[in-house]
Amino acid sequence: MGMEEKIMESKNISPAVIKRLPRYYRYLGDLLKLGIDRISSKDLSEKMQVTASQIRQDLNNFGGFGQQGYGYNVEYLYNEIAKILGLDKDYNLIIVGAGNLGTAITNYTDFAKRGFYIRKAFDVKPELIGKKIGEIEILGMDSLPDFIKNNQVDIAAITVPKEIATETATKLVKCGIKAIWNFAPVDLRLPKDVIVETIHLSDTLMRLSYSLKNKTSK
Amino acid sequence: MGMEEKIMESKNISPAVIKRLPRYYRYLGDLLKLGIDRISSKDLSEKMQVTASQIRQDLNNFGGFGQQGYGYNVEYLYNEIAKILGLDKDYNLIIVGAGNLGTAITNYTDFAKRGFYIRKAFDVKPELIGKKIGEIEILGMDSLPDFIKNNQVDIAAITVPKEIATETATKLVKCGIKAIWNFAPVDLRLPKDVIVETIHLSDTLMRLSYSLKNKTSK
DNA sequence: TAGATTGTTAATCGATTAACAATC
DNA sequence: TAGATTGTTAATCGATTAACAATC
Repeated sequence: MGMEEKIMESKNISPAVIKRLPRYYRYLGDLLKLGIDRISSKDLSEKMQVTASQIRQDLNNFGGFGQQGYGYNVEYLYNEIAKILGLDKDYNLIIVGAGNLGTAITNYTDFAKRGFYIRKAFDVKPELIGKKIGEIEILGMDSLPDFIKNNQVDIAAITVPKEIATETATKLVKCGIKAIWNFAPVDLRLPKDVIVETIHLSDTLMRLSYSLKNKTSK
Repeated sequence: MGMEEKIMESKNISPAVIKRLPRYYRYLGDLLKLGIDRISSKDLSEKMQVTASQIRQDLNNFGGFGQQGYGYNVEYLYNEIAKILGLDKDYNLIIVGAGNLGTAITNYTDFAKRGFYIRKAFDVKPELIGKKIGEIEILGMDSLPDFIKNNQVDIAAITVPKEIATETATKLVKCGIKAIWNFAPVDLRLPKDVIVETIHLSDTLMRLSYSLKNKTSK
């Protein structure tokens, strides 16, 4: 039994659970900063506005991190979730598209705190090539294949205009990129060994206008 | 029966459905641009990689937009979804926090195409006040209450550092803001008549690292 | 008309919540 | 030890898919 468990490490965690993990991590980080060293699922559930049952159910997908009668040790749980999320190692990122959004993300130093290091930015525009965003150099798109070949790049962010997002993604995949952080408002259809996370900014705006409409009509 | 329907306009649409609407809108927009004027749920389902059943089920929450034996008229459906999403009117936005992210969003002209107009940006930093982002003026935070009083502001984007995000949100609500587009990595707890859409950028990054980890271990 | 495809009901699947025995 | 709280099973709830009669 113990052996079988070891073999099939990842026993199909539901997407709903995975989506909640970063939120747990955030709340536990806050508790840690407040110097709180233990918490019960009930107390945490009140803070997070979810059920205690869900918290216990979620965490038990990955192991029994708590202790009956005591609750969860905050620091321990925080670190365990970090491990589950893969935050115990560093990641090298490149930004493809050094426009406004690409620049904003490159300048956003919070990501580095969690181990996500932006190493280079790329753009087609000749006037941008050679310039820097903070400490980060902008290279031409021609330099992309060589850079990826000679450096370990874990994640590529796509911040190019939507018209060229798909071809950019294809190019990245051809260069061997296995994870894409996509900010273009398109659904990338890529080989299934390539991981894609898309941020659809305009979708969230539309949901806002939907909610606004269905509130005032009330 | 017809009367009853009229009375209770919004018969509790599930959040899952609402979340999918912008995606339908996007695909229909693409079809429209391609000059395609009709589509069946089956064909659309193949393009979107969902079931035809789900498409029909989703759309029928809002009315029967299709025709048996024919399918859906692309332009009609596109416009209907626009109406459902509230995209048939314009919205005035302000950006609170004129840092990198605020600047990026202010410069992102695509939103204006959908009727979301950014009118002003606000920041505390004296050196930014009076400057412009493209055409958009940056005002000091002191000017915020008066501006909101004298102008219709539908949506406020929060792009300030997370440390001051909560107090910024509270301030906005006090000024009468009813919809917040939040980019700070915090969960805003506001009166329930205030709509909040949060974009947790770092959460998406963590999901990427989770997936990367659970792929390579395979 | 015959074929196609919707709108809608019923069946299934998955995710959340409740309950409680195990145990610290 | 008694009280607290977990881990986990069972019950419920909601969302997705299948099926098909209605109808263009």
